Amino acid sequence: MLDHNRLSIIAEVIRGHKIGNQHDLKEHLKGRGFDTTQSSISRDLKKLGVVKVDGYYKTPSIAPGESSKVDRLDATTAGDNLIVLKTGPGNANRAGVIIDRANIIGILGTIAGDDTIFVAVANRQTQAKVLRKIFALFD
Amino acid sequence: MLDHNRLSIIAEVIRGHKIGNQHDLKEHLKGRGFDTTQSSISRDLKKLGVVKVDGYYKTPSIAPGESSKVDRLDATTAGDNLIVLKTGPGNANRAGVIIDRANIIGILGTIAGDDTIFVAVANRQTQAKVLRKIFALFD
DNA sequence: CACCCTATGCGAATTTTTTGCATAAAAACA
DNA sequence: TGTTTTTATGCAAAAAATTCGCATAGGGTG
Repeated sequence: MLDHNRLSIIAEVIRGHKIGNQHDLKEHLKGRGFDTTQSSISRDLKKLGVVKVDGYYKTPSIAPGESSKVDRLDATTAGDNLIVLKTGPGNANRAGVIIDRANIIGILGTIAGDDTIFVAVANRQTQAKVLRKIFALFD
Repeated sequence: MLDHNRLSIIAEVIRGHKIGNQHDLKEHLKGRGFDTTQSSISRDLKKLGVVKVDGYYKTPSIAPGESSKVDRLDATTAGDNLIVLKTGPGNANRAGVIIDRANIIGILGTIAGDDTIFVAVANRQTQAKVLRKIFALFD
């Protein structure tokens, strides 16, 4: 079914609920069997590249109209070596070119389809860094 | 300047000298301050995806003009399940087709963009084998 | 300042990776 | 096929990296 590691549960909770602080998130996680501390949550959020917008956490994403360079952009990670980006139909290539040109250290390769981009990275540490750099490009 | 870890030194030595066995490589490394064992070298070569061609080791890469089928080809691995191949602009599709047609056992799927190909494999063992088979195709 | 929220240095515990040894497996060659 | 050379690997110890909680520092807001 679902990936039961803590990071993915956090992403799931953030997408499904309005979470305004790490303590609330802690409670949600506890309800799902992950009893951890605020410290760890802080570090997890960093790894996920989660950002706080209007007081609530959200997974790294650019909403429609938020950027002039792409119609929208949502990121998820698949394992430690892949970042999956979704755009609106027909926008992936343009976004892919922007990413390629930025020559971000840590990116091993990029492939864009119609509305999806795969970005290969070397490891989990790189993954978090690259994610942040990509979103910086479009912000 | 250069990365001074053992893996990059090995790649450098292999590119600069005709190395026909791991014992010779061991000697070269010793000369450069890396006193290690044949076991480790064997494992390093595997990590690098180094292949033996005509009795000599070479890094997984096809230089411009070296193959009639592709302009150039360089491989890296991203984790245990992905191989990332880079070609010159516009060449990835042609190379991808060649790989697909070869029906290499162990390849779970292939996607080609403009100058990049992602090859999904099941695990690290498969990864090394597949890498060798791919380069055999273009040699 | 007082309060709330988040980030981080540190050390302990855990997990992962690396390494050499011995040896098995494979390849090369007679 | 038998012998030799070359390469791969199971295993256990050592080394390195990661995870985690605690305590606390830092940031922001009123």
